[in-house]
Order: sequence, then structure tokens, then C-alpha cells
Amino acid sequence: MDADRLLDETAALLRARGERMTGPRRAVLLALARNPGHHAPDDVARLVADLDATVHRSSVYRCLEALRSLGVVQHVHVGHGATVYHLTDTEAVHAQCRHCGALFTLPASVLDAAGSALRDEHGFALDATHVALSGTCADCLNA
Amino acid sequence: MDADRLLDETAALLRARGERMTGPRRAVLLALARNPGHHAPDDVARLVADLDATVHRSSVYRCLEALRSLGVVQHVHVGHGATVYHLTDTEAVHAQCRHCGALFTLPASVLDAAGSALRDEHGFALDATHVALSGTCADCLNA
DNA sequence: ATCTTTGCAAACTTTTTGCACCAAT
DNA sequence: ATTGGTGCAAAAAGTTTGCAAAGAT
Repeated sequence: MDADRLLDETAALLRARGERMTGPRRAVLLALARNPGHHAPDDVARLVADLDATVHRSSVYRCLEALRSLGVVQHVHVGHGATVYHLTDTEAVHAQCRHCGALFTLPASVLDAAGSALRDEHGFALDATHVALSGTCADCLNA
Repeated sequence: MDADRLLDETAALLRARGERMTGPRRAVLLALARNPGHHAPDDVARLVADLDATVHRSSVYRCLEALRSLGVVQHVHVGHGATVYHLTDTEAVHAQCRHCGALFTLPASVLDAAGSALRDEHGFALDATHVALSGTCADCLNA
């Protein structure tokens, strides 16, 4: 299991900043590592509660933000105000279906052309991972 | 001023659905027509209050949703959960700077390639207007 | 020992809802 | 006269904060 490596490496990153590896942070990392996918803060809180019921919901928010600022987790804004978190992984683009809410993970290459156009024509450096594209998925199109 | 035409056409659309043109809806439309740009519901409420202080905030939410469902206004999700509204206009893509928060309106063509790739390779019909892309604007890159 | 992080409770922001009354058709 | 919409107040949902106690280094 390389969740151990994740914990070790994160601890090192934290210490390098004068911050600390704590029980709640470990629990948040483990919850995310064991449950691949995208989780709203409240979902993370539930997953964390299975590991350590004493971790408070507000600590989950603070841990997620601390780990995001460290670069170990990322959040994605999906439509309608929800924010979901996941461990930082290979750059991936997300797309959400407006109708059924399904969230798809796509290769970053789908936004390569857009990224180039934005950079060259507008001087804008696209962060393709930070918001989910919106549209209608194949299933809903055929329904 | 073609705000009058907007009101008339919207009234016709509403009646065609068995719905009604009301004072609050008129005020929301006027507020958006007179203040181009992107406004959070609370901003709209403030603008509406200048026109008619008796319009309740909850009515602003309901009017925005009614007008959105009618197609007369659109909303865009910008980073961090905020939702902003504007009158439906020519299809445009939005991009927000993560650092300064500035919101840019871009030609839809920047996402043409992405739209084709999503449709052809993933069967996903991209709605380019519904979420704002995220990244870093030219000013912040040079700062 | 020091300084960060946590648990807790409470505040806050934003949005939604039930309901009686009002108003557009 | 219908029936859809509004104002209001209250609730719901999601997130943040102040502070004293606990914990990591």
C-alpha cells in the first residue's frame, strides 16, 4: 500500500514549511487515498469519521485547505457551487453532465488547443484542472 | 432604449408558457439590462432595490431562476461556488483569473476544438457558456 | 517550551421553502 | 375567478471563525 508513502511524503512537505502532520490530516489523506474519486467536504467528513470519529467537521475543512495549499490535494468546482476534493494526480480535465450530474475524468489533451489559444491570443494561462466543464453526457443525449 | 423590447419579448415568452410578467421580473430584467456584466444574486438584489425597494431578495432568486429557465438570462459558475447572472447574449466563453478574480469574456471559438474532441471522442456535448474557465490572467502572470 | 492545530460552538453567507396574501391574466 | 407570483419569516446548506485546550516538533 503506498498510502504510507503518501503520508510520509506529505509529512515531509509539511515539516519543510514548519507545519505538522497530525491525526486529522492523516485521516483526511487516508480517506482520500482509499476512496478514489471526487468528494465534497461533507463526504470527506463522513469518510474520515469512519477512521476517527473524533475529528470535527471544521477540522476537515481546515485540513483540506492546508493540504490543498501544500499541493497534495486539489479541488474542482463543479456546477452549482459544489466543490469536490481529490488527491493530486496526473493532470486531468473534468466534465460534468448538467442533467444527471455525472462527473467524467478526461485526458488533459482535450483542452490543449484551448490552452494554446488562450495563452497565445489572450495571455491567459489556463488551469484546466480547476473547474469542471459542463455539458450533456452521451447517456443523457440519447435519453 | 431596447430594454422596452426586452420586456415585451420576455412578456410574450412568459405568456406563451402560461406564466406572467410581474413587477419584480420587470425590475430584474431592467437591472440586468442597465448594468451589463456579471452579477451575483445579491448584486442583482441591490440593483433591483434601486428600482423597487419592495422586491424581496427571495423573489430575486425566484425571478432569476424563472428567467433563466425561459432562456432570457444565463448564469455562469465562476470559481469558488459563486454564480453570476447576465442577460443571454451571443454565446461567449468566460475565463476567470484565480489570483485577481477578473472575469474575461472570450470568443466561443477558443473552445471549438475542445467541443469537437469531447463530442467525437466522448459523446459529450459541451456547453461552453455554463462554467468559467480558470487560470491566470496576463496581468497577474507579469506581476 | 514553543507554536501549530484541533474541537467546539457559534456566527455567517447564500439559497430555499411553506404559506397566506396579492396580482396578472 | 383562476392560478401563478410575491413578501415574509424561518429553515436549510455550506463554510468560517474565536478561543482555550491538546498535540507535534
